[in-house]
Amino acid sequence: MKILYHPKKEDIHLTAVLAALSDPIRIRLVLDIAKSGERPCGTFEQPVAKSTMSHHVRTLREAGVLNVRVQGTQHLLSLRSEDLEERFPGVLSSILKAAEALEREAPR
Amino acid sequence: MKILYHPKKEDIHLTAVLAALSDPIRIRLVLDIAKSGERPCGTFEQPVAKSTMSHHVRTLREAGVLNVRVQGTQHLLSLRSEDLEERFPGVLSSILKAAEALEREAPR
DNA sequence: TTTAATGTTCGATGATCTTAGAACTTTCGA
DNA sequence: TCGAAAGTTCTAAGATCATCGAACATTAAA
Repeated sequence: MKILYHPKKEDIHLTAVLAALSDPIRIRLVLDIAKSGERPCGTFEQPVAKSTMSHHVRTLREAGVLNVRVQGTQHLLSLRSEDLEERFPGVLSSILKAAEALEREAPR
Repeated sequence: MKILYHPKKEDIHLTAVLAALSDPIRIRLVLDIAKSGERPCGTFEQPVAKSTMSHHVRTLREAGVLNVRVQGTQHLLSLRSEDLEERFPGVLSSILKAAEALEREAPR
């Protein structure tokens, strides 16, 4: 069984989090997880190949944004909301609120 | 006199703001301006060439983070805090707070 | 024990980004 | 008028990034 690297809370870098969230596909992914809760990798309707999705998930995980839990063949994704909130209060929540508002403006 | 492009408030994109702030040099620049107020381009002690600085300032301006005001040969930089706060409430302020906290942890 | 499902990893390919130096533009002072 | 000051623009190099398809690994189910 593969062990997936997750940075410790103290090792999460602000610039890495911002970079991770600055990609349109990744922020949509994060927003979806924020709304629906923990959820397997394959259930996201994104216009990208499986390998590309894997790359984005990895980017988010290594930045400390996502937690990835393996269950059978599935990888369950969840937000590290608490860790992020403690480390950078208000950052994730305000970004998610802004992204949500934008999605209401221009849905899909 | 050159006219510098600044996006209208409604045209500021969240991902562009996050990308602009995800660079270490740029977020330090923004943090300095947040602390000291409006300030000419040349007064920042960054370990980069003048042309590189110019590129970063442009990136921040075109993302909607900075306002650039020309006065003689100087370019005065200020944060578009109000516009950003209205468009993405809490985002800039929480990021700045986090960046400030980090700077206290590891100064320079 | 196959087979299907779910992802990862490995190249490879464009695209974009960061950086710097050189040349240029504009403005202000001497 | 001439020169210094403050930036910008251009060009180029190297790095990183997003993307895909193909091959692979692991697990669950038939």
